[in-house]
Amino acid sequence: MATPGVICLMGATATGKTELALEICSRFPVEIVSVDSAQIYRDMDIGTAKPEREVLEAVPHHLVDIIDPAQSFSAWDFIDRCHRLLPEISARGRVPLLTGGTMLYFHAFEHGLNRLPQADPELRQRLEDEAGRIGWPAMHERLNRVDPESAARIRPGDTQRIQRALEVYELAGKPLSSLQQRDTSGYAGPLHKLSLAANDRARLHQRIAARFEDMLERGFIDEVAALRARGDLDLSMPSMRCVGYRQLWLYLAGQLKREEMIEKSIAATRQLAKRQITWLRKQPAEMAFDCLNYRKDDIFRIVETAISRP
RNA sequence: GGCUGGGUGGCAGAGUGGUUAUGCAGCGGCCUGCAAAGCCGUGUACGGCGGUUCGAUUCCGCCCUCAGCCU
Repeated sequence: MATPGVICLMGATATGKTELALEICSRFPVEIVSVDSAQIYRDMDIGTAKPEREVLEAVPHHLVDIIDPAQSFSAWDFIDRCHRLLPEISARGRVPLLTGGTMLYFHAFEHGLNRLPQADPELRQRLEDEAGRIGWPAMHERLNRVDPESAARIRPGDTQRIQRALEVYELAGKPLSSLQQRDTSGYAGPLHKLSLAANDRARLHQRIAARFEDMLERGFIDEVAALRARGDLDLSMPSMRCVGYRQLWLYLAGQLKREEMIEKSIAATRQLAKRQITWLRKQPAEMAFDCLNYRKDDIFRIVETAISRP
């Protein structure tokens, strides 16, 4: 039996993906698979613009609220979960609707990832400590000795990737660059890719600002205050580095004034959107619709075709 | 009306008689287990008009304007 097809609905933040996905869901036998590196976290609802709880319960959603904010999640984890999840959805006679804005996850899903060693927190800490002693330029130089190819590709200032490349080298005993040379295999079934494009940047910026103000009114600050009150979270964790959470954390810690917090949060969201748009430009969908001006019927027609022709 | 201190790129904020700080935002891009992350690239702006000068954002004059003070 052939691998069933999936529909991808991609788009930058604040383009209205969620709302559209829900409408598709109400008309077609699809189940939503969230492709969102922030909505995976429990207790992070307002700031990640999750659908209302009742909606999450009423409409089939996957990969939302699956881990605790103290944990981390990777692109590998994402496709690993997908590989288990998608057959289940198909078995129910439904079509997966991958919806979200985490473009690396979409990319990894479509094109696959090389088999590389998993992240190792202890080793990362050790590398971090060493970098603290000798400096990241020296770490980059060290990478250059064991894996010149990666060192040439990774910027000396890109500490995150220098760390990862050294981690892979230590864990695998081989350079990252050599492991990346093998072919990867992505999702085997057909992908029907749709995207919501933000053709009017100024309008998108307005929407982003308005949405953030709305989040504050709906209790975003209390949400972050509760997370801080747990005592086991900190700003080094991916969850607390999410757009908005980081800025509110600093605000609650007294390191940002309210006005600064608002301005920086909105700016961070704009920057996120910009990076997402860059991905989208590089990886275009077959059909792109202007998020502010499209006919739902056009989308529905495409969805219908995709479903009838798996 | 007078006095004083200012007017620098979207914003903040240095500085200099010639060699175009810087930060933030914006824009463009990169992206293989943190990705709502991380990183890279990108702007000669000096209130207006004259003058001095080989050369003025920097010096002088006038004007406009802002803030504070005085009458």
